[in-house]
Amino acid sequence: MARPRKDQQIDIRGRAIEEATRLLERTSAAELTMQEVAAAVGCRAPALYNHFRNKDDLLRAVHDAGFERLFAGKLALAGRSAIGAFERLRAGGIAYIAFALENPSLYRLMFAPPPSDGGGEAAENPFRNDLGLKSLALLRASIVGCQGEGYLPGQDPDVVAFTLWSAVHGAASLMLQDRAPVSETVDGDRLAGRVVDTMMAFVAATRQPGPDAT
Amino acid sequence: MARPRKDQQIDIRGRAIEEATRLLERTSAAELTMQEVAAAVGCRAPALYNHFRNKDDLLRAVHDAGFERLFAGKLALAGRSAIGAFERLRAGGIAYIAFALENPSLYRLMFAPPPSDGGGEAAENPFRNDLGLKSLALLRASIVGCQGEGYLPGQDPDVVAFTLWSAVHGAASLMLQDRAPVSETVDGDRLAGRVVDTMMAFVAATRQPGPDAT
DNA sequence: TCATTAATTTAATGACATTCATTTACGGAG
DNA sequence: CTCCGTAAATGAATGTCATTAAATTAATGA
Repeated sequence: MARPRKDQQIDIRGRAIEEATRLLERTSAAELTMQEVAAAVGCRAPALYNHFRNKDDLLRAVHDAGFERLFAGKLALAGRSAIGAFERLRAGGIAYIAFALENPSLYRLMFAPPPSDGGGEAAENPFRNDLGLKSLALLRASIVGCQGEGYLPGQDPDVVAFTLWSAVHGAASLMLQDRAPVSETVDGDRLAGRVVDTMMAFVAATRQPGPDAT
Repeated sequence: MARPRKDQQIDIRGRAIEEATRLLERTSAAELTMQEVAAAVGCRAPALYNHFRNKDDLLRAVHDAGFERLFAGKLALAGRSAIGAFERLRAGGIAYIAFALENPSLYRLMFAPPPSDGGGEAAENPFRNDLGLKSLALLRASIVGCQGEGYLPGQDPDVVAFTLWSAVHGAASLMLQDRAPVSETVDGDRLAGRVVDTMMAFVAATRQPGPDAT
């Protein structure tokens, strides 16, 4: 058998990304073999090379798909912006961490990406593609919104955005590696949520009595 | 040649950790081969297996050594505690990020550690060994110190410690992957430093007029 | 001096990723 | 409808590691 009949054709590329994502729930990127992916898709390993330059390229596609899911979720959340900017910030942080904890291996892959030999330098930075920029713009908008409510006076919104993102990403990352320091006062599971609360408390503390009092 | 003469013996284990750390300045953990390490040490690859169970074991040793350096630096910094708790916090954050940016591959390895097949579950969490605990305790102490100065009233020091660590780790991690969002207002290099400043501004904002006014 | 043990070495082994040459289906031109 | 070029797979190499095995030689202790 060589070329498959039209009625037996499957979208290998799409299926491979899906199946790889699924397989990553159980194994790490390094352990994942092309043969496993091929088997899950229903083809042989070399067939994958018609759709991906190499394994890293496949992993990068999974990585990108992961960001699409993450950002899509965040954008959906932004849709219901009946809530104010401040609470939107909190909701975003919680959603972000939830995503990370629910998709550990995927998240690890997303933030320890395989090297890109595609020649280009910055082309694959998810914060430089459409969805990423939109998501980042959203975060920034929430921050500007907070400033309109009297929070974070005088702060550069871009710097604040990066700081908040750093905090949630850092917390998620440490949690996933079981690097959350143990203590008697807090149990590990809720620690990530408490990071968000703490950050929000910090933001709240910056509020000036001045501007307006909602 | 088989067993080396006593006057030609070298400390393969120590040398391997050193050389691997050095090699990681240029290549990633995945690309690093046992042969490269062996060549740098001055032996053949199989000889390494007399000192490490396998490659992951070697990488974990490098990982642990990295934490020792990181923590040792932090502890040294704590020594000169002529400065107040608040400024100690800032200095710690800056030192942490500097370490990460100066040792990118090592830092990546430290926070994307190889799987431990040593059977044990928690034995290798650097925050559960002596140095890690000491370092963490130090952070906590600085926070409690800040509370004594009126900052962070009513906050659980353990949660605040994890939050601050998350922020600096997250910032370092994002920077290392070139994930720092670009903008006109800030240039990337100083962004990490500005995260620390922002976090410190947050902490400063929590200060209550009440207790004492230094 | 000799047996035992330890630290290396060279020479397998085996798991993958990746490439090659070949096969077979599809789609269009005549 | 047939023939041809192309696309998409396949099974069989290749090559690069990590890891193991067997063989070699030094140190150590009786």
